[in-house]
Amino acid sequence: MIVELGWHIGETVSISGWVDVRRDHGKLVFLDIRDRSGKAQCVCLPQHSEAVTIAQTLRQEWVVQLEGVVNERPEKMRTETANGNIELEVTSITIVAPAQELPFPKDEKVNLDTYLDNLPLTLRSDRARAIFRVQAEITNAYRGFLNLHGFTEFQAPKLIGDDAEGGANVFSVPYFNDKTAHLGTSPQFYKQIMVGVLERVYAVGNVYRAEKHSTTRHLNEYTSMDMEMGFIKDHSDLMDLELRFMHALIKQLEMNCKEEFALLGATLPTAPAEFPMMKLREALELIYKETGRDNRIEPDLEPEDERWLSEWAKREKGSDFIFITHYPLSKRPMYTYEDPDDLGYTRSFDLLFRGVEITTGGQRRHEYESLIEGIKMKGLDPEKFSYYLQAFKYGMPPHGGWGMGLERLTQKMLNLANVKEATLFPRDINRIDTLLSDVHADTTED
RNA sequence: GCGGCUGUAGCUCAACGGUAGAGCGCUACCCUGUCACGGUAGAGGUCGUGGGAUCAUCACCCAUCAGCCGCGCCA
Repeated sequence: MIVELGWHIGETVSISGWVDVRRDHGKLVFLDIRDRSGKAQCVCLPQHSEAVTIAQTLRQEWVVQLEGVVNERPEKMRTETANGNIELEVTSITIVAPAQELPFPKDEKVNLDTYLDNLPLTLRSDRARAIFRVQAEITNAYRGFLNLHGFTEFQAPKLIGDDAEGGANVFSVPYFNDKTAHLGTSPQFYKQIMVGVLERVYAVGNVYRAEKHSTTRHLNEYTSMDMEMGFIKDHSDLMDLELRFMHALIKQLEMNCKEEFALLGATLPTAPAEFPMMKLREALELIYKETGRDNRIEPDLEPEDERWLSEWAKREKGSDFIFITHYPLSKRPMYTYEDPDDLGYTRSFDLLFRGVEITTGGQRRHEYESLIEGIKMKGLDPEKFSYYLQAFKYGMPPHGGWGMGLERLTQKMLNLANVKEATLFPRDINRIDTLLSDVHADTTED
């Protein structure tokens, strides 16, 4: 690995990778070579004239294999960057695979549209590679944290038989004989069923929303980090667990993703020992009192409210996070648990992070009769939920869980302008691998 | 679906009622220490599309398409 070259000073080594940059000085040529681990400067000197000749033909993204000697750089020519103290004196170059001319330099800042149409290339940029290494670290941290707390990961189905909840904008899959299937908008029912099986479960997987939204925080396909746990006192157990997860995540990112954060100019969140927390009604009252904007009769927060509350939490409580609790029963799904101490309102919460809602969670109705009541209250037919309802017939503990948007969390963690930058291959109303079909069209013409 | 903004070279952008320019990239040549190397020269554009006003427009007007941003909905 290129990152380890510093351990081999004086040795003859062979490395493989991509040409990141070529700097041709005529009689000597510098190459920055990149592999999965990092980059190193390689220098082709006149005494290895064959290497110089080949080096002059190389261009960005050519795949090469180099042989040479690892030298310590002369004092004046060292840099502060990784491998800045060494360089590879190249003795021979093998071209493994040439690359066609790039439409633009790999690390050039381009418009989002151009970026998305050229993902196979633009994802190779330092910036994109950093973003998705951080994202992988987030899912690692999520799994590590929940595993440590006795949770079991499971795979939720994505093809769902009935759109039982109704009204949601779902993608239809007209394949199955007896009825139309849908792409799952959430693993909700399955993770609740799994509480009866394994008590503490989680799933990391794609969910699908057929909504024609065009914003910097919405996707038609996103990754939901779900979890559900049995034997909770109320929703505060969940909020407490999420608080501890955020602390663990920040610590892990600080340890493993320093370079990525530096490269992206991002700063780790400030997360106090306790996150600020208030009921929705209190939040709307606060907004009214402080700004005069009166949304007090609204059952939910507007994006502007979410941004304002986040700024308030940062300013007044030194926190990038704030919990909002007790959404009205009318606003939440039929399985949400009503707070007996605050009738008409639910034991539910959202977590706002840097201006955006990244989590919705809450306690669920676990008693069979209560769930039937909830379904009827929403004007839905319990008969249609009979499959799901079996779990509640056969004994279900008090339980609850959350869904956390991976891309939104990544976006806000790294202060990215658009959630699509935190998605490898984002799907929206206008875009499903546009370039893939273009390429296909070209090849069939030939 | 509604509102706002944008569309000029491969990429990022500028200019101007008299038919276009920069930086980067690309090509050739020069360059023994650069690290976004530097230098000289060069190629590359029917100004998103259609219509209209004007002696004349890429520039003004209308339509249309595409994209971005905001809103509804939500993670």
